[in-house]
Amino acid sequence: MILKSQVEWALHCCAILAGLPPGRYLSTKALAELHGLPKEYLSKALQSLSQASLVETTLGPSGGYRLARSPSEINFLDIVEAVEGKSRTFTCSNIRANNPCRPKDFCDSKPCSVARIMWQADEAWRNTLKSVSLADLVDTLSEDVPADIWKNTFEWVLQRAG
Amino acid sequence: MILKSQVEWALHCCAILAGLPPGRYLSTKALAELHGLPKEYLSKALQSLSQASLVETTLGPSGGYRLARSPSEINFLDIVEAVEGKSRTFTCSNIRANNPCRPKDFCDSKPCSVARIMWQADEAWRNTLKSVSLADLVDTLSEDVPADIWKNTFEWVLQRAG
DNA sequence: CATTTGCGGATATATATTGTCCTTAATAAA
DNA sequence: TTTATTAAGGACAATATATATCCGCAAATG
Repeated sequence: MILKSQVEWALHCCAILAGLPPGRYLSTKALAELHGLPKEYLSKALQSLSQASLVETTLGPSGGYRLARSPSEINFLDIVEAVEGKSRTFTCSNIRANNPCRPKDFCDSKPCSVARIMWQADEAWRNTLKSVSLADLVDTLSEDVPADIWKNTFEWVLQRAG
Repeated sequence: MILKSQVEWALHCCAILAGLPPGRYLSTKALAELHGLPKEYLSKALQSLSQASLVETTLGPSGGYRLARSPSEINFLDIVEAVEGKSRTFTCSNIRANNPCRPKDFCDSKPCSVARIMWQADEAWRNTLKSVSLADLVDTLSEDVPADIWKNTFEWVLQRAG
């Protein structure tokens, strides 16, 4: 069970969008070149973000993507679920129902015990993701990345934004 | 990102093994028929449990599997990792290194910020799984499953254990 | 000896992921 | 108005992973 690489791409792209001057758009091309990613395929990840209303888009030259909300109002779970979908990481196929010792018409009051526990773990994962916003990520990044590299990066992408 | 169905199978099989009289073995065949699963493929999941030393095996008629430790000393994470592997659910391909604004020989002191956060969530997931033992599961199951069905089930599998 | 069993390898099929190519419509700049 | 650029999305292909089956081997049982 490994997350799609598009999740990683979407997170890094959102981090850049979060650091952009207000109102500016960034194209798929610029984001792909910055990260060394296949433009056409990255586009699918960005479309997922768009469908989830995490980003806004505009067409034409100097068009592209920008965040639809403030970085503090977008969290990791939003982005992960936009790309991976919202379904749980454990699916219960209810194999207990195959037990030949159970009456055929037996109806369970609760969901399967195994599933309940697996879903608790899934929830713990999601809660952690939900607790970190893009604003938090930008804070961490600007601590980690040397200031000059950080600054050059935004000049570089903005130059490509027309 | 969805867990393999073998994880579900392994958990249910372990639940049965945990409720078995001490010393008794249960064959792949019995476990497969009880749960309505393909015997040959379930066998792969049980082999994973064996390789992880969660179960002990013996050959020949009346052979099969039994837990290698007491149910209170085996937790969900043990079983999940035996089947899914121990690698994290998020892999960092270090795409920040592709940033053209970074000096070619730049060496990061810390792992990628995005990865650190994703790994925290992964750890929260694992910690939850680690906190629930097979003994806990058996307790939950015997609350959920009507006592007579629970009892019949073990008579049924033991009858198939020779 | 004959039967049952776990184990591992080889192989086949289905599904998911990754990636590319193309058309369309909208937008902005020249 | 014209041209270039863009996101959106459909079609398609390549690759990887998950699911499943089959076989032979060695060990254990009676």
